Amino acid sequence: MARAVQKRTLETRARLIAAAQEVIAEAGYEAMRVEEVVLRAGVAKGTFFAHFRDKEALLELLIGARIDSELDRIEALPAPADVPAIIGALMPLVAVMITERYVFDLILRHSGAAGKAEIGPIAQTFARTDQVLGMWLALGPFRKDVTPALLSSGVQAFLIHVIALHFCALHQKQTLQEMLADLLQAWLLPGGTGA
Amino acid sequence: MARAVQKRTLETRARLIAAAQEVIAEAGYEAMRVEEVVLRAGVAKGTFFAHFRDKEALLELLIGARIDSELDRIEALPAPADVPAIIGALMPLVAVMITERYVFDLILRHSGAAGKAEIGPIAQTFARTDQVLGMWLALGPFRKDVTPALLSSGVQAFLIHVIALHFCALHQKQTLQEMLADLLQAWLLPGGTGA
DNA sequence: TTGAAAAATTGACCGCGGTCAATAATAAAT
DNA sequence: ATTTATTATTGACCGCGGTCAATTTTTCAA
Repeated sequence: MARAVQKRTLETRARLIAAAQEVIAEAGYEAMRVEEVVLRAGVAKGTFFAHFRDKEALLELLIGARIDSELDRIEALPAPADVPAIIGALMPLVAVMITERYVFDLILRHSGAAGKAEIGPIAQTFARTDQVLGMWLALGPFRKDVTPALLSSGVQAFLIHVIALHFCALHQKQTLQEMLADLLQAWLLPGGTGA
Repeated sequence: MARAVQKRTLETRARLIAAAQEVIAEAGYEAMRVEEVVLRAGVAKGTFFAHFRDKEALLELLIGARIDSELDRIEALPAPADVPAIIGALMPLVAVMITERYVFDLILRHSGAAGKAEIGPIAQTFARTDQVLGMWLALGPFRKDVTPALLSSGVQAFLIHVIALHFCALHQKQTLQEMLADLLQAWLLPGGTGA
């Protein structure tokens, strides 16, 4: 039978997380250095890796939490009446994902539970996004000829797509919102009132 | 006035590329080490970086070339009659992109010309995919209520999406093809003959 | 042919993520 | 209180991508 976690362990872990958040607040996610974090937390380098599999595991945790809080918000929203309502609801989530190019890349890299290991925090938010969007979109006045699951899957694909274009040197004719609006209109309301 | 490129330079570059391809053929893209490449090419480490900005610049070159040859093939294809025809045409391209998880991540990371620098080889293939698909899809019997550009943009988004799902520990109920078929059917022929 | 500018190559060196055998701190058993 | 088993922490060390001042090779003009 496994022993209970030591209080010391929790403190160390909390100090590491706090130190990381401090560094990130000052210099951004990409600039975070494990050596800087352990220095501020007052522990040895090895301790970091006793608490987190690797550097990205900690970043996943922090970023995953931010995404989850956005999903909490979306989940509590009333039924969307149209595409602009959807975009309004999704933009804060987009804002989190585009805080840094590095963050977006990291999210993509972990969106599918790399390798065989357990499902990481970010992969979980992706699965949850699928569910939340599925439920939420089903409430709105959108096409019914396809399953809600397929509908939300498509929305997720477009979300990633427009963010990728946002970071692209080409494709600067339209804003992220405009591009997303066009895609969602065509996806959710084919042959509908939209342009 | 700049001097002409030395023959020696071209030879060195060719040897580096050949050595890299050799290593990749043996151990895969992710396992490629710059030190191994320069060893086989018989040059010093610094020489590598005199020829390529960084390790990924060389990988971009090699992968970009493979993608481009797939686009050449697609470009020469007759008009697609239906969704299965599209999938048949796209699967070899997908096959290139899923050779390794690492390759897919690298492709995504460079799909949008990271930073301000010039458009890299992979970013170019993405722009080209957009064009090629736009032209090609416009030849087929698909929805005409949206622009060909929007249509191909959506197809590209779905392509990336299903590959991401392919690498996902979750979502293993459907194969990549099935998922892509459902999405494309709903996207290209809304309310059409498909399920 | 020779001298000098330009270009290519070299390899010691650095930064940083990650490892691991040794050590210290803690909890349970006697 | 003392021993023992477990867990947490340490820091020297490694691998590998990338840098840069010094050196060699090439080109071209006089």
